[in-house]
Amino acid sequence: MREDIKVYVIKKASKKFLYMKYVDPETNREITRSTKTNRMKEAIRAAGRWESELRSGQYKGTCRTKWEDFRERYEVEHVSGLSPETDAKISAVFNMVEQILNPKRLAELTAANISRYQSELRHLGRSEQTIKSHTTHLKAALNWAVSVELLPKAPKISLPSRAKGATMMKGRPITGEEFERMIACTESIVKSSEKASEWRLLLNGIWHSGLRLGEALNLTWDNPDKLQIEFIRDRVMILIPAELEKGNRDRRLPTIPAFAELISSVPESERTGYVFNPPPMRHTESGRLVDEQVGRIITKIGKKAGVKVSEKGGKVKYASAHDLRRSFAARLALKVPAQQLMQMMRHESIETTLKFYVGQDADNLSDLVYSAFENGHSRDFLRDPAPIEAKSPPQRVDVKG
DNA sequence: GCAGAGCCTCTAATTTAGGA
DNA sequence: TCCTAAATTAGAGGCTCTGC
Repeated sequence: MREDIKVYVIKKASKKFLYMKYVDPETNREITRSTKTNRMKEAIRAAGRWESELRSGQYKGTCRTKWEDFRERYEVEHVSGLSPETDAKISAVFNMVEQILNPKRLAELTAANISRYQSELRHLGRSEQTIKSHTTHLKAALNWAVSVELLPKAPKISLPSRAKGATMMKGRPITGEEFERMIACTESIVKSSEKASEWRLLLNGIWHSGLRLGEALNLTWDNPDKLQIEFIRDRVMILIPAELEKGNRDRRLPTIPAFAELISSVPESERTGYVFNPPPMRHTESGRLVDEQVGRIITKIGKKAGVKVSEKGGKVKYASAHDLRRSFAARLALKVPAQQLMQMMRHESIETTLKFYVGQDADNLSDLVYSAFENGHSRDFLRDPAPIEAKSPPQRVDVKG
């Protein structure tokens, strides 16, 4: 309760209504409001109400912040600290807001106007996911505005729920035969046998490591600021600095024997700089392609090889770099338990990892069941269940740790 | 005509914050 | 402490423009 706030009724020359004013003890600024009456008795009552709201902290003033000022502050003070990808997305959302709502002041972003914005996006044919993504970025921005006192209160915004029947995975793990087809098609896409060998090295690298595309392109032989190869006897580990890892923590990632074999095939004299250097199809100034360009060429190879990973509404999606990662996970899921797969894939949540087990097809599941019985488990399976021993309670697995 | 670049949409994956 | 919602990050691909 702020006892130092006192609201007075004043009369302004040439004004029809009586006004009330107080001096903000923190900023020393004089704040004035109309009482919306010319009767002194009612004006005093209004001033009393306002004083009580101000003292109890319940009063939320009106926001006069200009939209462009807010946008500039948000982008400079908050967004500049986020990743460039997020920066680009927030910028795209704000551009669309300006196109549809064209707000002059931040306060115009009310719940009603945001609902209209969602409806306009729907009208423009945007998917529910995109509307949700736009809304969450707007919500985050408005919450930030409240936190820096540019806005007294954030509007209540409802998020569209996930569309019925929407899939959780965009692609699928590809088979060994499909991968062979992609390898075979590489040369016809990159149009040079010399370049093709570099591209095949990259494809095999992702196939045998499950690295994300960006990570694979940042893998080096000797740079500790990037992902780095570490040889330990006949094994290969990958050291991942926190800033280059989606999980945002330093990692030491073991690899499978096939990856170690692939890496060891590179002559020692060539083990410097980036491990994977897929060359551009024609000369460029930097001589090195960015992730986005590499991803597009891999998809071209997938298309040439005819490896379809999804087909929705007549729209075909072909194998991409991420499908090679999915495939690595699916193959490893047949060999190792979920806990170890989770570590290899660097998932933070076991839920993400378990999708690779749920996704196993009936043949794979059948193989697993039969191999379990071949190991002499069939007799145990037919016996009566053993009495439950009073042991310590089952261990909970903390996936967030 | 095609590669490359940039902007944007769409989706998936992950971390963080906050409430029960 | 656990669960859920919010926030953030990343990858893929469509579209358009530009330059060779």
